[in-house]
Amino acid sequence: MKRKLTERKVEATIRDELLIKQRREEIIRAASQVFSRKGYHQTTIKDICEASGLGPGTIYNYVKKKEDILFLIYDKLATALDESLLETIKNNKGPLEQLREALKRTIDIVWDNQDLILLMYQETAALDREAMYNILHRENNYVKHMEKILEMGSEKGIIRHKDIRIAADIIVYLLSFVSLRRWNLKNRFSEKEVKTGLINFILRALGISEKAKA
Amino acid sequence: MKRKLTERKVEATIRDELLIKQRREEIIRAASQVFSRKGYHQTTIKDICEASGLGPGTIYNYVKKKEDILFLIYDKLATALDESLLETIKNNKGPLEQLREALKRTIDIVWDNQDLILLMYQETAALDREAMYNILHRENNYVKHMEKILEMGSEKGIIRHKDIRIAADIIVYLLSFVSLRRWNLKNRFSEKEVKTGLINFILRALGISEKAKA
Amino acid sequence: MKRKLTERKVEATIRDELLIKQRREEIIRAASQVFSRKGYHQTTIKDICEASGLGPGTIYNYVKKKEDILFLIYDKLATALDESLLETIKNNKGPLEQLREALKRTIDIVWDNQDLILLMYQETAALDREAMYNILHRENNYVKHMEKILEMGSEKGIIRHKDIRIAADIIVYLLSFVSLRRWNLKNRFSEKEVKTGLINFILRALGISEKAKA
Amino acid sequence: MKRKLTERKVEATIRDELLIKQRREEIIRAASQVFSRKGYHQTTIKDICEASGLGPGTIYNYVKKKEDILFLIYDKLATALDESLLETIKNNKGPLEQLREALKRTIDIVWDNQDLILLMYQETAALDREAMYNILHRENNYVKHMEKILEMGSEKGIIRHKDIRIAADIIVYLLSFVSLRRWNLKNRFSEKEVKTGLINFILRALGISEKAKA
DNA sequence: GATGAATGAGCATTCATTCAT
DNA sequence: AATGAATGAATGCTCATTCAT
Repeated sequence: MKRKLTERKVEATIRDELLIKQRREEIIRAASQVFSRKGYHQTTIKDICEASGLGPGTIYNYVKKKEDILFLIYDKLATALDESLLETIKNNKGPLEQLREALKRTIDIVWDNQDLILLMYQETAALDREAMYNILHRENNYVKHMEKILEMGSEKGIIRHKDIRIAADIIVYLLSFVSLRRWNLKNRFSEKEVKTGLINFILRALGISEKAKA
Repeated sequence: MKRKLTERKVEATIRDELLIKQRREEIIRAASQVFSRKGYHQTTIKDICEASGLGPGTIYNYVKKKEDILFLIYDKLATALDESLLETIKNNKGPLEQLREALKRTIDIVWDNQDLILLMYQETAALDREAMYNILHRENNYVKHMEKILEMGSEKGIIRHKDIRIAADIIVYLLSFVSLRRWNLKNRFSEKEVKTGLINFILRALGISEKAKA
Repeated sequence: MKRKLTERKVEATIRDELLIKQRREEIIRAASQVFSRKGYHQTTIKDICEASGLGPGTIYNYVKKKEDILFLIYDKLATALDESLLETIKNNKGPLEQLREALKRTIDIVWDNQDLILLMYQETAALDREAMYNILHRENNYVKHMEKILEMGSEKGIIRHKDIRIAADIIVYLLSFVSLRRWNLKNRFSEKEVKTGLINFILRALGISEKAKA
Repeated sequence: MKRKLTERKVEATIRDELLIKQRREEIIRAASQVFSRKGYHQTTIKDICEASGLGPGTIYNYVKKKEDILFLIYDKLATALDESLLETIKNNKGPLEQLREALKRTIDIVWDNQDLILLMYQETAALDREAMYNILHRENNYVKHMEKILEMGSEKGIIRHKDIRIAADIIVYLLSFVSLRRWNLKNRFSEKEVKTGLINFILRALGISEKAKA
């Protein structure tokens, strides 16, 4: 019930909801590829047509503006991250376990979608107010969840950190590290080095004792 | 003498070097405003003309492509960051002092140029290979410097962190936090809260004891 | 089958080949008029839009660059000349008859397309290497054909001229006389005077006796 | 006294006539080079500045429009041709000698200025009405002179050709052959072959007996 | 008289979007 | 529902010409 305000954004001229889902999936798949390769602005609708095998007219039956495609991609990604976090919370283990699981899952998703995460960061500005609001809102939600986990840890004395609130923000920001610094890390670190390096950095900052970590 | 290879990029048709400096300053000032407000791609040359009071012809006497303006902005910012770091190193205090000073100075600059930092992150992709190389090269330099400071601290036992190398990368990335998360932080934290929150987070992650911090 | 290498040059974004032919015909018609009146460089795409009733976007669906339009015009003209010459050769009469027919036909075509011939001579330089190569190649073909006809005449003793090879070049050049000197001839000679004057000049130069000419 | 109407066309802001002559000479020299290499429209005033060592402001002190430079070049060339022809007539030998000398001299000049002749043919369209009128007028003069020579030859029975008037036009047109067909002739004929081939073609067309030619 | 910086009208081309079929 | 041809507004950039110094 939460996302009421921001849900359902992209309009279509087609009724058949199932078809909408299918076609949009194709569009998202094709556009993700091309956007990642050429960037949003450099990509033309024709490019997406060629990559998807759909004509421009068809695409515009399932999408109202080029920008919508960007939003659809973002939405898919955000949903994956949301669901992952919700699942973690549902599992309902101790705060430390939750934290570790949340970090690991998110970093894995970010790693697997490096191109798209980078794209989203770069092209958020290309979205209009409404879409932007939606994005920021969901990000905020994510931060809130993180905050809650940290608070629990703090109460149980596992986490020692003065300002939990801002730490949550910083941590969420750090989760994109893998994608946004991709080019700098590429040739110097392995996947594992980056991932564990990042997690350890975060846990240390939270004052989680080595013992607890092990 | 170091940056020989990558220095000097943007061409002009004007001879008078002083004039070039002046006019480019105007262009940078005007473009920074508009880019921050509308984004790079959404900004037209005409927009920059209006904001600067210069005609398109004049602008193109000091710049070869629209993209060059973006590079000039980046260059100015990067130079400010470089110089700040060099100054810190020159001051030649202990590693902890150096670290604290470097963090503080950089975060201050980032804070004062929030729009531009955001812009650079978003529009780096709009630059061509050469400019991109220049940017990444300078970023790398920055990371290297940070690494050196951390190493010194590690040797002296002030800093305790397993992987200094990746920590340097993470820290440099974190310095942009203020800008990139601006919209999320805006109404929830004061300037001071954000700045000290960030610095403390970093120092904690580096295992710097509360005592040393004080 | 001959022109394989140089044929097919101008690209289109449209699939329907028939439509391409039709629209290009409209474009050629409109552009020929405007180019002849204002010259190639002085003519804007907007001019051609107005003259053809097509929008710029539509035109650029059938043509990749402004220059292509010039090439299309040339191509049409060259094809007309080629076909005329081939037809003459196919008729397979004696060399004198062939020569007379070739001269007459070509001069008629040149006369009927005075503006375009002039345009081609003037604006060939505006074409790129590839198009230029194509043009020169076809011209050369034309000269070769003329040479063959002259050789036949020479063998049969009808034509007496020392250097047949260079004569062929000169004659082909002379065929454009009507167009290139148009403004000088306009008020001083009738169409018939110009045409027969030119043919007689050529036949005389080839040493064809008055008797044979009759 | 003849060229009254068309003389003195290009205006200057400078008084010193000698200086005008000198500077224009420099401009003509520089522009001829660049125009020949890049064509008139592709050449910018800046190109001419670099080639001449003069600033744009300076050039525009001696010329009112870019087009004027084209005219100056044409004017110089035309004057050379005029003077050559006048000299031939002044020498006052027999008509056959005059004809031969006129042809030889003109063809030599054309050969030595192939690029410029080609340029003039191609870019005449770039000139305005007034300049165009001047050019056509002088060309006409040239044809008239040629006609007179032919008439004299005809009266003395040396030349046999029905229509002397149109022959004069054709011959003048042929004199540009060397330049306009340059690319086709280049690799197939030597300078001498082209020159004597052309002269012989003309003499034959005029019915000048082999004996007389020798 | 020379200079070269300033100017701004002008133009080819692109591409998101529409709509007739 | 799918197609792909038509559209035309929008934009980066050029360059002949001017004019203050």
